[in-house]
Amino acid sequence: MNDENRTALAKGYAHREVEARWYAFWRARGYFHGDERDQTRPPFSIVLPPPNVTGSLHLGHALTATLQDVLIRWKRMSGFNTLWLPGTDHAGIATQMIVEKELQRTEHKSRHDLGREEFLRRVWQWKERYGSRIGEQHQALGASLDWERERFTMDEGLSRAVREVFVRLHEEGLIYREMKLINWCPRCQTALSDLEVSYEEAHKGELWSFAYPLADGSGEIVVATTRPETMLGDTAVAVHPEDERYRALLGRSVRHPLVDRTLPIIGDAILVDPAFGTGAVKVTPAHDFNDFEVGKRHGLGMITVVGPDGSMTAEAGPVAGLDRFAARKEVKRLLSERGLDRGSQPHTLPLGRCQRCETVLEPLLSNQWFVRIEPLARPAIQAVEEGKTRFIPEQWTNTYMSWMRNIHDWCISRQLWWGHQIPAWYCADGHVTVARQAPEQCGTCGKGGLRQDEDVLDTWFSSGLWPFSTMGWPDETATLRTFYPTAVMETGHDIIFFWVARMMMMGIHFMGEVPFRTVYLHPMVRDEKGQKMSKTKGNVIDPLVISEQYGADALRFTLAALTAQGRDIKLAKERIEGYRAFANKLWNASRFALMNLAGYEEGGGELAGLDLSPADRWILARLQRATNEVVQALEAFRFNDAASTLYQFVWHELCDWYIELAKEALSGDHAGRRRAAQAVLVRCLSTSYRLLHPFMPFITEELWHVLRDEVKAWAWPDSALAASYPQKGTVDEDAERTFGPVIGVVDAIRNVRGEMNVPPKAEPRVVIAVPERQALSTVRGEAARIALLARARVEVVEGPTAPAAPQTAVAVGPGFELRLYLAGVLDLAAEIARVEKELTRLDQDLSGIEGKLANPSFVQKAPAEVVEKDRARAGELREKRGKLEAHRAMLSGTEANTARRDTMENQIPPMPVAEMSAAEPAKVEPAPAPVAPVVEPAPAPAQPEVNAAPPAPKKKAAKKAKKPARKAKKATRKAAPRKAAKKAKKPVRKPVRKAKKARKAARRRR
RNA sequence: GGGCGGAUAGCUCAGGGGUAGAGCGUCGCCCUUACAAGGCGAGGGUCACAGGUUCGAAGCCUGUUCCGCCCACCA
Repeated sequence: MNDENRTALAKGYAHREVEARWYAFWRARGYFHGDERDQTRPPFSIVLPPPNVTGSLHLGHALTATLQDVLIRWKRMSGFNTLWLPGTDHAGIATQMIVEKELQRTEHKSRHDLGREEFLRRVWQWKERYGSRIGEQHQALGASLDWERERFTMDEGLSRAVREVFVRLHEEGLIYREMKLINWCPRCQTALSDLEVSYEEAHKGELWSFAYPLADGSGEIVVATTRPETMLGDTAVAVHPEDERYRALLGRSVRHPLVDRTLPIIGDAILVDPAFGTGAVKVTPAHDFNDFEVGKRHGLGMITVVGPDGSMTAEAGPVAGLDRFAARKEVKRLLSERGLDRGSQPHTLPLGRCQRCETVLEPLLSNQWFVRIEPLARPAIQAVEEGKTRFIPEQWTNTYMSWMRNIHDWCISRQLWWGHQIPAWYCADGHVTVARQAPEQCGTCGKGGLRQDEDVLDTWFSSGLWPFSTMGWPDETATLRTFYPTAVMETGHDIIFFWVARMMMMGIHFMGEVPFRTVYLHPMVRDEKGQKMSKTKGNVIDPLVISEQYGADALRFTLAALTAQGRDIKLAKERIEGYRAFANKLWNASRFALMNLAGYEEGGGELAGLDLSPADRWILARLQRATNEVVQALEAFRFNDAASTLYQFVWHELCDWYIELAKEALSGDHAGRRRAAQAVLVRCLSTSYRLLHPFMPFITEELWHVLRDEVKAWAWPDSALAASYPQKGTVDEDAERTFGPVIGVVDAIRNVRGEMNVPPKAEPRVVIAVPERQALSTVRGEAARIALLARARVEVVEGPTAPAAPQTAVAVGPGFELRLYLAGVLDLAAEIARVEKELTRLDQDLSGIEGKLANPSFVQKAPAEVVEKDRARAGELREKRGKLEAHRAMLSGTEANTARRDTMENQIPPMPVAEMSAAEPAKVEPAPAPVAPVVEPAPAPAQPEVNAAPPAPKKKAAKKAKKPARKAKKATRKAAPRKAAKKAKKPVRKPVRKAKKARKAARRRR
């Protein structure tokens, strides 16, 4: 590679330019196509929940697309024969409403002005115009859908499946037509299923009482109602049969005060709760679901007084023709006039409204088609009980089960035009013929001139067939054989009943097998305030706008990172910005690599035989650990864990540590070390690209190609998408453990530098004491890297402590002690304060642990390993404490008598040490083993310890110095009430300060 | 009325009996030749409240208070 190519990457990641390229590339190569003839690879299929054809995608869809694409790309890369099947739903009522609204707006016409045929032509037009938008949006998001198999619920094939299902269910007696009470929307002018009713939780209404005079004039019976207008349809008054107050009235009747009718007083133990209201209930079988049942039980008349348009019918006598709400007022007035008003009280009740238009629904008696659901539900329940399909998160199993167990017959006919017209025909005599194709003559009487049922089917009827109708059913296709059942149904929990449950029932019934093995229910996406996104609220975010702004990869990664189980997603743009920065980070790490890969060729990519440094082995171990965690997370549908593992690894381990550590080898002249670092860097990056590809397909694809070309890795597939997904494997824990002290030491030095305001350019001398042999040799071997990262001149000595010296700061970590020589910059007071702060923390930690260890029942009852761990930690802390105490004592002494400094230093005998300076990093010379255990360090050089060290700003030092005191006070204040509150017998858990550094290091060594 | 979630750092959220975590924001220092969309460091928590179980509780149990959501035919 020449220099021009090596620096080909732009300085920042430009998502627009990169994203524009790859989708067409993938498609052209047919990577997205699921091969139904391939029986060698295991299948993995997902059907995309079909969005409404006339809608456009919102963030909920983007989430669905992202999570499914993550799964599909992961499985595809893992060697599965994947199929992700796209399509759209005709969404009957929703679409019809949109087009009607548009028609009204532009032409001031209703659908009736156009007529059915012309109106449907318009809807199809609309569909053609807007349907493609969804495809474009999915492509912009990078969704690897198999477009060759795209389907629409009203395609001829799917319509055929709908008719087939309808006819078969009818033949089996599972579809029937009946006059029943259904939910009716007076505005939409159609029947709705129970699920399409949304209840206004606590509608504040009134409970109004009035009296029915007894027919014989001997008295009255008072009833209460929330709907006075329906009293015109009353056909009885019911009381509890056991109710003493009304026992005498049973079997007698009342006279209707507004129409010429008498009503029986009946006893009904199911309907009537004697404790509620007056214990007497008016019964309106044609306008109330409970009353309907009462009517059937008692053979009562059913009088429809509210018509389909919401106005009162002719049956309503004095209020006929009035709107139902106007009629309510009028009825109350009329009854009051007759002296029958018995007062009212405020009453909250659930009020059923149309899910689409929010109109108050009317229970209406009408002829509709129903699915007898219980025989279908039973196997669908059983399948879940037997684990043939499982829900994730698991808690949704209960939701599914409880609904399925209390399921009612499903009203499937809709008085709409847009949808699958019901395949039923009527002759002049009203006989019904159900058939796959339009029949010539009536199946009952043989008459011709049949008329097809004008109604269409509930849109969910066809959606319920989606997993198999899209694969060619009722034909026995290779696609069905290969890809049914699907592996995962990934969707929102808001449509468990509407869709998931119906697919379960239909799939089992018609395919003899559940439609999916796993149902993964993702959280709902909300805006930053936690509100549901909706068009009416105007807070809907178009994923394309976000993509355009931050990049599709950033959006995808954000959505995946926020997808934890059990909580809705509140999407804030700061979060997306953060992940855009992550993409940029990955880009720049790659850019760095390209600048340092001159002369490197990947070849077979073998790492064995290379001269791997401890840092090389460490990052490879971390890479394997990250891989394991990501794969495990994906297997468990823990998208957020997978995302955060990747983020943590790439940014904080690969970039923050490894790349920094590798700079020396990469720019040095040791060919073997350089080659090793190059190979490891390439391995880390290429593996990261593959791991990240399902989450960030565009940038990883781009970088894959760039890196592949750069290192001539012709053995790699020429697309990240076609590369294999990294596999779980054994982590080189020894490499992790060995390298721990190096990180610990660098952290410790940086920490002291930061806290003590050591000027960034200064390179203080640091003496690191390491007692343990293996760690010693690692630290010694890595001294040059430590020097570089910590900007210090490093000496490493064997032993538990770094020899005491004035004008120094001390840090103690697990397995080492180190001393920074800070003559000229050391603010004694600040150092004392810093150490005391550290001691305070230590004491808090220590007293907690010692308290535990002093408790005999802890020692007896806790698992031995827990006790052992605490003992070890207590020892560690005590040792650290001892060292810091000694340092403090020395500092105090120095403070008291700084004049003695020179004397003390002069007393220190000279000794050989390994010395490393950041200024001369390439110089690696093995240090002669110093004499153990404790040796005093070399005499301080004559010049100041710190290069180019200006005096520390006094203000800042003073400010810092105050902090620990404040801290301690705060801690005491906090601890006190807690102590008092806790029972005396219980050990007090003091607030424990963080030992961030130690834990970080511990995590790395893990 | 029944059910299910949630309450952890200023904000958004992970975690789920054994040393309180991340991202963003905040503060300090740094343009160190991959990246200022950056680096290094620091600060920040009675894990909603009250009981209980346990050697040990943010986590498990019981109850309470708030906030969501779902289901339901008390007129």
